[in-house]
Amino acid sequence: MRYSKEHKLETHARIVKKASARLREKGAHGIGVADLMKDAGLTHGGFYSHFESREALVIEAFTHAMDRSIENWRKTAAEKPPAQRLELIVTKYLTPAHRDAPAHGCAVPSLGADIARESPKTRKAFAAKLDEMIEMVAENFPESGPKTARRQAMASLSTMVGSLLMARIAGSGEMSDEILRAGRQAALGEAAPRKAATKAATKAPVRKTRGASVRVE
Amino acid sequence: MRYSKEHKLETHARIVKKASARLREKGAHGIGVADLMKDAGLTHGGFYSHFESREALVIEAFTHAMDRSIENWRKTAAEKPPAQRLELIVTKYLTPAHRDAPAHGCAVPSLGADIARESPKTRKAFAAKLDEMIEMVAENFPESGPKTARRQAMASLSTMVGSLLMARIAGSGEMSDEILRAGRQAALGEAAPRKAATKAATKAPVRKTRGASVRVE
DNA sequence: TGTACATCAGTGAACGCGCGTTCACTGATGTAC
DNA sequence: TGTACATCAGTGAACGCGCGTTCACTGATGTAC
Repeated sequence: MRYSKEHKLETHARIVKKASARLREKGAHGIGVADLMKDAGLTHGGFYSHFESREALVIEAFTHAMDRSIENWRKTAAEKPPAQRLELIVTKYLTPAHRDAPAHGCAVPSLGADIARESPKTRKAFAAKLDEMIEMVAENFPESGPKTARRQAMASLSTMVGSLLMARIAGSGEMSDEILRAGRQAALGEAAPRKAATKAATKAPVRKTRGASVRVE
Repeated sequence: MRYSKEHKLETHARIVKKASARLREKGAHGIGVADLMKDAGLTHGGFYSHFESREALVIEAFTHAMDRSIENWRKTAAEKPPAQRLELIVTKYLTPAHRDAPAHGCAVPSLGADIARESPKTRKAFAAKLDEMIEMVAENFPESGPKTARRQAMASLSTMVGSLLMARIAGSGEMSDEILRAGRQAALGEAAPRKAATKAATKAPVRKTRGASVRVE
């Protein structure tokens, strides 16, 4: 079989997309090449006509995940006036739905520790995307200067990432929900001189949607 | 060779201690039984007279790490009057030294994501220790009621854990130090109605100590 | 006190297995004539 | 337009390797007599 021009690119993109989900779910070393290819409807033998090595796929997969997160946040932010954007991002991030679906959520809590241990090449690719993510969040502090906005973005992201990680360790019971609530309140409190951290922000809008590639952040 | 009564317990403890460091450094699946035993000065064959399985060692190892963290924080806290304890814990946690030595630091950022993916048994053991850690930190909010103190402890810990994870992704350059600084400020800001988050807390006391089993938090 | 035996922490070879990677091959379709 | 050939994405067997685990064995020392 000889395929049309775009066919290979489409297949490549499909492998990356599926792998991106599975790697977030199982960890950077938690699933093998054969299973990743099977997930994309292929056999393992064809892998090396698409990627130089397994590590190359890992880099593409988390880059994809980070790009999707950033893109998704931009869309989310555009729905609201500037003053409410951070609140929306935080409350969508710290939900039971996001906690329970690492495969379709932010790559930082699920793959961060693994990536920090990878080769400098892989780690730097991740760091660049993290920087992009920080800058995107910093855009939502319009009242601050750029330096302060960046610091506030780092703080909010740290709280979001740490809360989600700890909520996942706690499982899905009351303690886990408690961590999510505390995180939402704190991440918003860091934002402005304590006015966004209202009771309203503390009640999470739990999204019921769940499916193959539904974003949960 | 037949050993004295305590010998086996000592050996067991040594394996756990060494494994605890190596697993934090390399990840929960990043190092094998043979290398873990070698690290304790033994050969792999003897492993199963100490542990039922590799997973059993993983549980003991991170329990050990969490107990050491909690114990260490209690000692740290005892050095200062109550009002300054949280600040001390946070500033000791969010340092370049802790970032660069995962093997001798907090197990939450280094093993959290891995553990959240393990069997319910392993995850629950970790969750129980996380709860202990939260309660320990909550003791440092003496002005708040127990419910509020717990929420504040969760928020501060989330920020600490998230900042350290992100700082490790960023490596060891300016951006990484920036994340640590932002995290220190935010974790303290969450504490009291913004009074602890002073400029003083923002300058990190970088500890130069480094060695085989030196605590870095 | 001296001797024979039992104990059991630790050794190192071996096991089955799944991994990442390689490679000869397939066969549908684009291209040359 | 019809036919022969070239292409190359994808297949599936095979590779060397390291993993977790098992097991027969070792040998220093505690215990029984």
